[in-house]
Formats: sequence, structure tokens, C-alpha cells
Amino acid sequence: MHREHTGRRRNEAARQDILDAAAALIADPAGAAVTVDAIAARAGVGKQTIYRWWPSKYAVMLDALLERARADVVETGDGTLAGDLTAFLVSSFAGAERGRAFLTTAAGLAQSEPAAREMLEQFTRRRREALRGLLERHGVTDPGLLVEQAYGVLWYRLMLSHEPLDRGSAERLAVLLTRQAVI
Amino acid sequence: MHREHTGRRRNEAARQDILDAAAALIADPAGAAVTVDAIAARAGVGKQTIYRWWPSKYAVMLDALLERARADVVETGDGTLAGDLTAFLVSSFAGAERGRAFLTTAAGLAQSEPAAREMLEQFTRRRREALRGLLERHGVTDPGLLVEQAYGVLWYRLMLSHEPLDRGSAERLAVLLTRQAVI
Amino acid sequence: MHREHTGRRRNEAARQDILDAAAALIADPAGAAVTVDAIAARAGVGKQTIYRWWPSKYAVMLDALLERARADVVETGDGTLAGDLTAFLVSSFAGAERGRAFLTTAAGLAQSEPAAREMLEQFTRRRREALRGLLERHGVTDPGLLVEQAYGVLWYRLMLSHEPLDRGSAERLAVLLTRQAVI
Amino acid sequence: MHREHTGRRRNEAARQDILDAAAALIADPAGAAVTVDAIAARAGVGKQTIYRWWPSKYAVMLDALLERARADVVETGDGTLAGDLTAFLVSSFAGAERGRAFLTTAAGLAQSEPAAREMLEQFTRRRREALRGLLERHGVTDPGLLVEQAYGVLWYRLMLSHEPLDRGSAERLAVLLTRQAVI
DNA sequence: CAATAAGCGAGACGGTACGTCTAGTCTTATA
DNA sequence: TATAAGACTAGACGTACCGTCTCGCTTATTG
Repeated sequence: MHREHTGRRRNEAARQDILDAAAALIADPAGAAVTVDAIAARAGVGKQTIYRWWPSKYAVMLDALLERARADVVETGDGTLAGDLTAFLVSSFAGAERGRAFLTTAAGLAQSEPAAREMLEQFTRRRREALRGLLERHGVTDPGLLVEQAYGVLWYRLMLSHEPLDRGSAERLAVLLTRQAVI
Repeated sequence: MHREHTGRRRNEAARQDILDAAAALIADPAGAAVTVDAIAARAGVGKQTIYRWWPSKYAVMLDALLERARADVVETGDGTLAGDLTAFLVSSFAGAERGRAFLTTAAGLAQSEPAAREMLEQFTRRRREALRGLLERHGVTDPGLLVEQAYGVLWYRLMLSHEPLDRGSAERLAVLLTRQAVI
Repeated sequence: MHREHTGRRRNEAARQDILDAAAALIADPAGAAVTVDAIAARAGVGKQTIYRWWPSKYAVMLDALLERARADVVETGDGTLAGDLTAFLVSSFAGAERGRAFLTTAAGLAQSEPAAREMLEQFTRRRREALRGLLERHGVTDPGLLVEQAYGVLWYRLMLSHEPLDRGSAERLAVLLTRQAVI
Repeated sequence: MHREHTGRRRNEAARQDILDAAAALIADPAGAAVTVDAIAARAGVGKQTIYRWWPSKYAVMLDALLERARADVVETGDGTLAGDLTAFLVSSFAGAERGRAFLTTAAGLAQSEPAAREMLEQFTRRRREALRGLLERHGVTDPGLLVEQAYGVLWYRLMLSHEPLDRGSAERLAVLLTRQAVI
């Protein structure tokens, strides 16, 4: 690993290396411990460089986490409620499945770290609003609980039952929610 | 603090003291650190007595947590699907709201601690089976996703949106899920 | 391992098993830790049976140690000073070499345990007196330092230089001490 | 207690503070337990700093011990064998008498702790070599057993007979050993 | 012969220390 | 002046061991 020094300006490459290292450790299938020393070593960076720019280990982890989860998943279907909802859920489930390690780690942190909680709340609120917008465009009245049902299943599987977020489940859920919706 | 020795049998009083101490520290408003030494000291117990019966600090915490949440919530309603489901959800929401701090702490732990994960999974599985049993008794076919939606909303509010688990929401959710049900 | 109960009288077989187990652990070439649990397990005895009869682990060890080292080593030679001294030292060296593990353990304990110190002092005093008697029988005047030189070499090799206590050294030492002796 | 940080180089002041703290605890007349936590606390040091540089508690204790006994005792006499040997032994006996508590503690440890044994062996070997050098400079052939007798008497009195290491004994021992010597 | 007394094997317990691990701070030397 | 390196303080973790305690059993002794 080689990286040019940048003298007295913040070294952007080092910042990226740190986030990459943190992300790699979080997603490590062997379950490597996410320690500051490990992040620093993997990034080829001194610990001080981490603490110069982030206030704590959790801040680094969250930063890495959110960077990964930012990819927006909204897809559109055939223009019917059932079709659009199915497309949305299928793509959401697939994205969550891909980012499983990141999302569960972030949500775990958020239960004890106020900073993490706030960032995650903002992240999930944006997602809820996307789904709520979709439902309202189709004329669904009072879509609040419906949104919670959809994301509830998604997160419940991520964090508690650890069941897979497969395409079939997304499609069946879309059917049920469509049946329930009042237009 | 005095406690009778029980010789070569496990000392049930010590077990209870340990769980009480752990719960007290977790719920401590002053934010005392939940350390094994602190639990042992508060329970008047040697550390080894903790590690003899639990594999890690997190196992103790979860055990304490779940004991608090164990108050079983299965209430029955008027014998109709809508009535029984409403009664179940209202009581579940109320219980979860009361044990909010415990449940979120437990679920947070479970995201990083395998031991905690396993115990929580067992806990939630029992709850799911209770609800699934209720639905099956009313002839609902394929109740899996209904169960996940119910608990999904509950945990989503606990951990991510932090909205209250009030009676009104439980009642409205029961109505919606009844509408989804295929008999 | 089976051993008859003896009812309300002390079980002599258990006492012996305990001392044997302690001795075996002390002499273990693999360097097994001499713990009370290990002694009890190896003797097939409850820990309480040990503590009923000895006040501490060190008391047990010392008891086992002294039992082993009691074999008296005084041999006689051809009746000349040189011959008798040689015989005495050769047999002393051989005995110390055989009981090396016991003697060093006992002397190590004695540096910190007053009880061990006292017992060892008594043990070594008897040995010194045996050698002093031999020398006096041969008309050596003022044999005090000579005795210390002989046992000094023996214990120095046991505890500090860890050199072997071989027959050749004993013989050469006897020659030197004879040369030095004033009759 | 204040101590400058030294960045990425070993902090020599911390090393000295640790050895001082260990020595103080060993010599404590109140019989304070020599624990690593106590050493660390008294030295104002984290435990890790101790374990970074010494493999075990006993290594620290021995290091502290030997540092105290390192005052080199080689004195020269009048240039004759008898004179130089007398000077050497008198000064060695006096030093050993002063460091009695340290030396017996160290030797006691060394009987059960391999790390301690190794360091003490190195320490005593250096002493033996000093005396052997002195004897060889005076043309003594095969001085091995003479050296062992000298240090044998010294340690025997320290550890087993607990007799004083007075000047008179040193002088008489020098005479006897001179008488033994073959030139 | 029943009742009692004590020794025994087992093993949980309170306590204390060990040696390891990690977070976050600090200093040096380099670029 | 930012950085890599890595030593440092602080303190929790999980393990090992000591000496105490109780249980349930067995065998002698006593009444």
C-alpha cells in the first residue's frame, strides 16, 4: 500500500482508505473484530489520523456504513399500484440483503449511540417517505401503517429472525399490502 | 446482603441476585457502566459464579432483559379473529412499550454479540409462534407474513422510528391484518 | 480408584493418597501446576478432606515433601577421613539428585512460608549435624565452615546453577575438603 | 506523579518507576501483596506497559530485585591470592547481607517460576565468572569447585541456615579456600 | 437395633489476582 | 503541518486458584 503525502492539507485518499477498511472489517464474513487498531492497520494509517477526523470509533463505522447504504433503491413498475409496489419492495429487499451486514451493524450501534441513532433515523425516514410518496401517487389514503408494515418486515428479518430477504417474499408482501390498501 | 449457601446445588438466590443486579445497572438512570465486576459486586457474588452459568456478559444482560419481558402477553378477545387479534396486539404493544429500554438494549446487543443474538432469536421465535397459533386457530392459511408484519411494526417503532406503541395503533393494525387474512 | 469408607474415623488411605498425589504433582516432569483442585482430583478426594486435615496447600506440599526426603543417607567408607567423607558426600549427592524436585520445591516454599522455613531448617540441621559428627569422629577441629562448604555446594547446584550432583563432583569435593581439614 | 511522554520510544522513566514500585512493595514492612495492579497503580502506569516489557509479574520482581543487588562487589586486595580472595568474599558477604531480603525472595521465586529461574541463573553465573576470573589470574587450576564452595556457603546461609554473613566468616572461608587451591 | 456422630466426595460459592484486549491520547520522526 | 508508528493510561474482560460451605452418603459408635 502506497499513498502520497499531501503535506498540510487533509489527505483525502487516507480518508477513503479508512472508510474502506472499516467497511471491510464490518462486512468481514469471518467476523473479525472491528477495532481501531485493525482499521488503522488495514488502512495503512496511524491511529491519530483516525482520531483527528472522527470523534470515536463509532463515528467512523457509521460514516463507512452510511456511505455504503446510500445507493437509492427506488424503481418503478408498470404503473399500477400492485406493480409499482412490487417493484419497490423487490428492489428494497434485494438492496437490504446486499447491505445486510452494514444495516444490522448500523442499527445495532444506533440502539446505544445517540449519534448513530440520529443518522439512522434520518436514513430510514427518507426511505419511508419514498414509499409513502409512491402510495399517495396511487391514491392510497392513510398510508402510514402500510409503510411501517413493509419496512417492519424488512428490518425484522434483518435484525431478529435473520431470514433471507428474497424476491418471493417481497412479491407476496406486495400482494398482501395491495389487498389491504384503501383507495 | 446475606444469602444462604446451598452446597453443591446451584444457588437459585444468587442467580436471581445476578439478574436483578444486571437489570438495575442496565436501567440505571445515571448511566452506570454495565461491567461484570459491577454486576458481581452489586449482586454480592464472585465473578466466577457469573461465568459458571453464563458464557459472557452479554448473555447475562440478555437473560436479565428477557426475564423482564417474559410477562406473557397472550390475551384473548371475543373469539372472533378481529377481536382476538386486537387483544393480542394491544397487549403486545403495551408490554413492549413498558419494556422499551430493555428490548432495544437487547436487540442492539444482539446485532454484534452472537450469544445475545441466539437468545433473542429464541425469545422472538416463541412470540411469533404464539401469534401464528392464534391465527391458525382462526383458520388463517399461511399466516407467516402476517406475523412478520405485526412484530415488524412493533420492533420498527421500538428501534428505528421510535414512535410510541399506543393502543390506537395496535387496534388499527389488527384491522388491517384482518383485512389481509385469507381464511 | 476405589477406597473403603472408614465411617467416623480418619481415613488413613485418603491421607496417603493425598500426599501421593501432591508428591506426584510436585515431581511431575511436565511441570503440572500444583493446585489444590489437582491434588484432590488426582487423589480422588473432596477438597474439604484436604482442608479438614491440613491448614493450607503449602502444609500439604511440605508434608508430602518431607515424607519423601526422610530417607537417611549416611553411609560409611573405609574408616579414613578421606574415605568416609567421600562415601558421605557421594551418597548425599546421589540422594539429593534423586529428590531434586522435592528439595528445590521445599526450599522455594521456605523462602516465603514461615512454616516451611522452620521444617526445612530442622531438616537441614540434622544433616549438618550428621556430617559434623563424622568430621569430629576423625578429629577435625572446627568443622563448622567445612560442613557449610559441603552442603553449600550441594544446595547451590540444586537451586541456583542447576548443575548435576554427580559422583565425580562429590569425590573431587571430598578431596578438596580433606586437604583443607586441620586435624 | 508526573512523567513526560516520549512518543514512540520506550519511556525509560516509566521503566524505572515500575521497578521502584515493585521494589517498594517487595520490601514493604506491612507485607503488602505484590500484585501487578498494585505495582501499576504505585508506578502510575497502565498494566499493559508492564506486560509490554516483562513477560510476567515474576520477571518484573526479579528485575527489580537484581537491580538492587547489581552493585558490583569486585574489590581487589593486596595482590596476593589470599588477600584478593579475602577482599572479594568480604565484600560479597557484606553485599549479600545488605540485600538479604531481595536475594532470598528472588531465589524463592526462581524455584517455581521458570522466568525467574532464568534471570537468576544469569545473575549468579556472572558472579561465578567474576570469582573464577580472580582465581585464574592467580594461576589457580580448576577453580570450579572453589567458586561453588564460596557461593555455596553464601547462599546456604541466606536460604537455609539463616546465619549471618559476617566479615569473620568471609575471612576464614578465604583462608580455607586458599589452602585448597592448587597453583 | 435404632439414633447419632463424624468423615467423605462432590462441587458451588466469594474473593482476589492474573494476563489480555481495546479505546483514546500523546510524542517522535518523516515527508 | 499532516502523517505513520507505536508507547502510553485506563479499565473491562474472562480465567485460575484459594479456602469455605452445604449436600447427600457411608460407616462406626452409642444408647
